Amino acid sequence: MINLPNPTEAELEILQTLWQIGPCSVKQVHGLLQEKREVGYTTILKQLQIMLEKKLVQRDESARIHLYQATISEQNTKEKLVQKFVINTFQGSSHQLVMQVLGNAAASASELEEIKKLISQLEEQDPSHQII
Amino acid sequence: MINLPNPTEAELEILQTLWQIGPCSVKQVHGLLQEKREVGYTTILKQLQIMLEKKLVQRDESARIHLYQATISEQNTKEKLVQKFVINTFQGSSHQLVMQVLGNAAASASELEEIKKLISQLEEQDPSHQII
DNA sequence: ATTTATCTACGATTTATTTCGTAGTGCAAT
DNA sequence: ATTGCACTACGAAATAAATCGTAGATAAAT
Repeated sequence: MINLPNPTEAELEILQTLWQIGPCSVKQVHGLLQEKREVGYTTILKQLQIMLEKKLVQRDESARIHLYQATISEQNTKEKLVQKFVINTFQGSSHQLVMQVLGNAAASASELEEIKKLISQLEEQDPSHQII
Repeated sequence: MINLPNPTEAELEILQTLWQIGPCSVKQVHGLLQEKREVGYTTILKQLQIMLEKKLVQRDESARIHLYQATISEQNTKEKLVQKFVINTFQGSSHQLVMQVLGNAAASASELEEIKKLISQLEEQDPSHQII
């Protein structure tokens, strides 16, 4: 399990599609992204080929139409991206990030509940791995 | 008040320094960053010049040694960066981001307290601007 | 007035990222 | 078999980001 590079912005956009609908053809990915913004078919194709080189995706070439799928999990990728973002932007303090986000975009009552529940759980846990 | 571009990664690093110590010379910025990583003096100089063009900083040229300072506030800049990050990575759901961060890096008890306090405050507020 | 140290300006290079045009290949329909 | 369609491959251009070398300017020290 070597460490793959973080996806770039354009790559992440494609990954989101792959995570959402699973293994699919260039055409499918292009179709979905096209709905959001104007972009050429070969642009997506090329991106996927680059991502293949980087091992961010793998593909099934058994059929004429290649099927691509993500090799990295949504959860793990986002964790890494968050980590990097926290380092760059908040000097590593994820606590600051949380305060910023909560203060900024108001959450709905149910979402606040959910967050409180998570906090309760955390408080009950062995407090050994305090990272923030 | 026009909208300035978001700072790039290298630019943000420099801005953090400026926010921290206020108006200062290229030499000062370089000195501090040099402690963290190897980087040339003219690299920082050039970055600051570029940032000047972009109006991310302004400078006092009255003395021979120019003093640079940020034109954008730390708070506001980070808000924008967070916003963009949330859109790219969590499809706009800051709630998801918070859950991810809290679940990921355990916070200390005092930090969890602080977060809970903020949540209480939010719950008491007019729930009109629910964004997440 | 020369020299030296300390800055800034400028230009260029390097590297990464994003984008897309053109050509080639194979399958399917006529 | 020929044509046309739906793909992929390849190469390259366009853009953006980051880095630094060299030269020129100013002021201080001798």
